Amino acid sequence: MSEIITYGDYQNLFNLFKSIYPLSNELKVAIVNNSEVIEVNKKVKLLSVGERSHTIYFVVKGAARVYYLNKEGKETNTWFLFENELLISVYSFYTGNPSFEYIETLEDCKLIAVKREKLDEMYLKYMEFNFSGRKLTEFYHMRNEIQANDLRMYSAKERYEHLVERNPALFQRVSLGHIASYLGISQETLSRIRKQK
Amino acid sequence: MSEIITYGDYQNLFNLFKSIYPLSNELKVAIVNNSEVIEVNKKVKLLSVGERSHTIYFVVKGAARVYYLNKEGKETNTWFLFENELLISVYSFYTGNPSFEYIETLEDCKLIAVKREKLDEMYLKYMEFNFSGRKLTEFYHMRNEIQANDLRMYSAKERYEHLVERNPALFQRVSLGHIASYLGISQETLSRIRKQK
DNA sequence: ATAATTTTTTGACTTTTGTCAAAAGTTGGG
DNA sequence: CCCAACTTTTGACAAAAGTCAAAAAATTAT
Repeated sequence: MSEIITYGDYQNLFNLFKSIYPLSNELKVAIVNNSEVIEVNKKVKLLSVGERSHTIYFVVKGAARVYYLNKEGKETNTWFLFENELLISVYSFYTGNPSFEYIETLEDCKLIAVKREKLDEMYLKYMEFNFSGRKLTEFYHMRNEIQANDLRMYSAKERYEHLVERNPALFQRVSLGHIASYLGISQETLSRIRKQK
Repeated sequence: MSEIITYGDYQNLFNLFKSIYPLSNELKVAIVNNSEVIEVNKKVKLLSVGERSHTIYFVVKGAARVYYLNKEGKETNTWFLFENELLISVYSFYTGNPSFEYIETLEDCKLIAVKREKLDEMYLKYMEFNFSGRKLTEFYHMRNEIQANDLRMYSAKERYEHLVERNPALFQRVSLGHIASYLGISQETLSRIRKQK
């Protein structure tokens, strides 16, 4: 019988994988050996515009955002990520092209960092790892689809109300200025919407 | 040496997979045995609101759209799919929950249809199939992300201009009424934007 | 605690986009 | 070739959301 291995910071990541497909001890060891646990202060950029993204992060503790600058130089947040979520610049990480967006921590973070090179090695060596990778990608894809639909289908006010309903905790951890651009509206409009209710 | 198998309608689908990961003859045969080539007239619904999506389609020939009805009962198109693209209702197919959107053909279509049950069997039996599935999901995920960013970041006019630039062919095959809701604007606004230029 | 910084709100005004109704243009069968 | 159905455009007006500037409130550092 194989020993039960618990790697502290990796426990939640392993649980996530295990909930999708059985995780062998060999693959667990590979994941640990091919990754790094890092601590990053808040307001630190993990990726800047023009850089190529080589790393995917799993958030053990903390929060981060993905954003870019529009033509007028204003920040537009596209994603907020918290504990037990995967943090990447989708476009740059998948294509290897220079990023048009930033990744920045919102709070002090503990992250598990995996280089794309190592990840690709694991995907080739442990074919069943692609099963989990596929399922996780499907899940994030779905979240994206819902996000795009909301932007098309609903007014500023409705989008705000849905967000409050679906993710009230977000408002505890992220400033309204950040949330406004995520909702695709100006900060002033968000402030007025909140007053109305 | 193994025979070269060419299955007519499957050729482009196989080429797509082959461009991602080597495709064994065994898997080719499984794909053919677990799918169906169907012909569907235009304006036919492949999925309706409330139904659970059990099928993923590969478009051999023709065009289709994914859309839903907003509160006022107006159609909002979220996606147009053409030759060599995969056609699904992301939410319903991935979760198995009832769909909130419709899939409808825009032209007479030839499609390769795969039931989720069969697809899942293949994902379990041929682990390397998950490699291709993962890569394809990553690609569609990326397209989605770009779409959501465009909706947040750009004005109606800019979104129109980007679409003309990136996908001029779309305007040859899809009516402006359909394209308007895809861009998240009213048909009248689209008409006025086009006149300006 | 206080000053400095950052975030949020408010007011006045402008711009963008939507709505409704009708006209014009286009397309496809019979 | 012509009618019916559908698509696109136009006009007048309304509603939604943005902008700029400043005030108020909250947070952080000293």
